[in-house]
Amino acid sequence: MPEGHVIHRLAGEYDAAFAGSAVSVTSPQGRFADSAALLIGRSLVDTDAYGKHLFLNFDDDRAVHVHLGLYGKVAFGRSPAPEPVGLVRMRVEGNGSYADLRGPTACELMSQKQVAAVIDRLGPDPIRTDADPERAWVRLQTSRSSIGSLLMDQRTFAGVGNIYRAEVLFRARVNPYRESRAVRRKTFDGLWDDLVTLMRLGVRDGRIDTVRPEHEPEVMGRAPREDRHGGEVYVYRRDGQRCFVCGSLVRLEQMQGRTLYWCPRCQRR
DNA sequence: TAAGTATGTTAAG
DNA sequence: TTAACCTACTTAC
Repeated sequence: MPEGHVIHRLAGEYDAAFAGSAVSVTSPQGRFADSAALLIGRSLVDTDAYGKHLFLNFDDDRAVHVHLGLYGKVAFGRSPAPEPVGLVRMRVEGNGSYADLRGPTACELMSQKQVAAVIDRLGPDPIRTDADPERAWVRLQTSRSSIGSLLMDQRTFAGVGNIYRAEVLFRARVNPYRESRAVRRKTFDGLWDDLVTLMRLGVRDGRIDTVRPEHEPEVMGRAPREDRHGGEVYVYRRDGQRCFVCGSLVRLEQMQGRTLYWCPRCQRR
């Protein structure tokens, strides 16, 4: 379930379990075996999360770069680690814990120089305290894309995915098809602040909740529900259902190969 | 048992 | 713009 908040959470979990410890890194599945062998005897120094990218830093100036993609997952547990279940790309063990990584798009050993190059391609990450929203603002101003498509563009906003895109636009009542250049500064500031709020909440809670107190089920007289992704939201994957705010039917459409959800009434053009 | 689906990215055309 | 890829789970037959 990987938008940026999941990656920051994972960084914290890897950190808590292994930072400062000698670890054994293996690849039961085999696809990371050659790199894992190069890490024999190394300690995991600390971790970093930038957008949807996770870095496990080792004490030899190298890092394991992990990107979960659409399906990747990590399972943590206490030692002794059981026989690997399914295809475990990378298992980290040490300090009384283990962590199994399955299904990532990327799991590769790289130098800190290569790490810097990866980070260099990313826009500001609302979860990070060192993020500079001006960089995102400049891209909005100079692009001809829609705001909906730029929110998914990792060079513009790092860590934002399909759920946060849909929800933040809904909360700001912005139509996803609006040209990014036409977005006013005040609207952008509101979107950015909301991303910061929602995504940091996501890190804290491990789920995405975006429904404001005044629209909560008990206030609106509807049954509480947990969406399939684990939280409660306004529009993401609620196509064909009634908008919590105005009662219109939530819509779905493809935007550059990804499914976009929005309320045609609350988010009028 | 097979097909479909998913919070993503990249490379090919 | 399309297809391919990584895996596990749900739904259809």
